[in-house]
Parts: sequence; structure tokens; C-alpha cells
Amino acid sequence: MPDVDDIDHRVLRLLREDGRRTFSEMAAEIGLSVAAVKRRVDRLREIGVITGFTVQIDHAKLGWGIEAFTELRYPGTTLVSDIVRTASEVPEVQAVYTIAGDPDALIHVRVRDLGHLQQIIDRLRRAGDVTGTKTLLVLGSWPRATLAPPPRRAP
Amino acid sequence: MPDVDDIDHRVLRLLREDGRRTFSEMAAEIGLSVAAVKRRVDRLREIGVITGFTVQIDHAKLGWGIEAFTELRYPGTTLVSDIVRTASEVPEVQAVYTIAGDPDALIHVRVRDLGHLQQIIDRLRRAGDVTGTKTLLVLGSWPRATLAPPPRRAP
DNA sequence: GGTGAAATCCTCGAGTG
DNA sequence: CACTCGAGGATTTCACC
Repeated sequence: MPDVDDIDHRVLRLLREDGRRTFSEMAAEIGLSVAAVKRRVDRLREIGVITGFTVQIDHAKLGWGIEAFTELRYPGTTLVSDIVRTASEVPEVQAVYTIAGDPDALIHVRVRDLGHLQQIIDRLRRAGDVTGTKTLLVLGSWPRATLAPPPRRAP
Repeated sequence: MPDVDDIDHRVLRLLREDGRRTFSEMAAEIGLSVAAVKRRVDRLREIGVITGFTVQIDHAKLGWGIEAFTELRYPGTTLVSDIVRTASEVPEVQAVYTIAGDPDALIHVRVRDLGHLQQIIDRLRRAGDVTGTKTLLVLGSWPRATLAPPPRRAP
């Protein structure tokens, strides 16, 4: 487990809120030099704490009006890798989560409308040896913009 | 519905893959001037297609080893706003999704370990007038890094 | 972790089709 | 209206303290 101190967490919190914050802005906020902040971000990338940066998009404004979670059930013989592969082949699938217990997987999908959702579910059912699906239609979502405080660690 | 053309989608795709890409890099990639790319990004923010930028974090490396989805059920009298408020008060909750049908809400949580997960579920059950929960423990996750192609629009 | 300098990048006004 | 160009200022980056 890599050591990530409080200052690292402050850097992460600032980047969580705005991933394009400049090093100078963060340096002023934290009270370090610009180079020191850059070195910390570089290091957080190297040790894999930071896996990347991305843009946050309002998908509804792009025509993807419907968001849903679909629970997938498979026969006991199906490999996890097959589950992930078949689900990932569908571009409307935003994320695949394999699950302990029942169901076997949960996928997050974004589609244009309910007809499109129907299509995607049909495609998933045909793609692998899916034995059952249950779809949760999202009415509203409230993602958290901020970062959780650092967990208590052994001193 | 705002008009977002193919070049905008290319910009979004590039920023999706790396939210800190420089305008010059994107300009070279797309074949526009730096200023033109910047104006497009500015405009995408103004019309709300881009809602922000953020850093992607490997939470397991920060000590949040367990990820789960919990389905929440409430009495028919509970307001959506109350569901969202009580769930959002728990810092371990990463996102709240209200759902059409059964269950009433789905929350995404990140916790240190299974004991911590137990605590959080107990806290949620006590917080509102929750009538039932079902927790899906995540074994693995495969979020999609890329952006879906632009949906077909009316010409 | 700080400093300083060179290279790069951002920003914005002016001009063009 | 969206684009390009260009100059000034800000930012990034890196070697060295």
C-alpha cells in the first residue's frame, strides 16, 4: 500500500473538483511551490493512485436521454471473462460490474430512448448465455463531486 | 437540444480519454487552430454539455478496498428528495440513483472493508424510513474509457 | 521541497472567407 | 459566424540547490 499523505489528499480533492486546475492554482491553495505540486501529481500517477483525467459530460444533452442499470444472471458455468467480454462489446454499456452472489453482473447503460433500451437488452440476452435480466430505469442521479476523506491508517 | 457537430464529438472523445490534453495537442489531432478548439470547449461548457473535469482515482490504492451497490426500498409515502438527502449525507455514498419501479433507489458505495460496509448499511437503514435493502458486492469493475459515438439525429 | 529559466501553452483581440 | 493569425502573459517542465 503506497503512502499517500494529507497533502496528496488535498491535491486529489482539488483535482476531483476540477481536473484541469493548474499547478500554480493548486500550489497557491495548498501553500507549496508549483514544482512540488507537479511532482506530487506525477508521483500519484506513477504509483497508480491517479489513473487518468477525464471530462464530465451531460449525456442527456447529447441525445442519450435514458440511463439504466441491468442485472444479468448467467449459468454457473459461465466465466467472468466471458461476461465482461460480451457486455463490453455493446457500446451503450458504460460500465460492467461483476457481482458476488445474485445477480452475477450489473451493467450501467445509456441509451437514446426506451425503444433503444429494449434493443440493447435483447442484444445482451442474445449475446451470451444470459439466463435472466432485470433492468432498473434511472429517474435521477446525484453523483458526488467531492472526494471522501482519507481513511484512518495505521500510524 | 443544442447542436453539437462531429468536430465537437471528436473534442469530447479526446477529452474523455485524457481530460488534461492541451488545446494545442487537440488542435493538431483535429486539424484546427488552437483558438478554434478552445472556443469549442468554452462553448460546450456554456451550453452545459461539458459539466466539468475530474481526476480518475484508484480508490483501492487509497484504502477503499470494497465497492458495492445497494438497492433501497422505501414506503410509498417517502419523497424522492428525502431519499436523496438521507443517502447523500453518508460520505461513503459515491452516487445516488432514483429508480422507476422496484427498488426505489440504487446507491454506489465505497468502503474500507466488509465491516465498514455493514456499518454503512446499518446507518442507511436507520437514517430514513428504509423498508429494505439488498447489497450487490462488486468483485470487479470495467468502466469504459471511451465515449459512445454520436447518436443519429434528425437532419 | 524550493528556485529559476527555457519551452510550451493559453488567451484574446483583430482580420478574413 | 466560425476560423486563422499573432503577440503578450501565464503555465509547465526540468536541472540544480
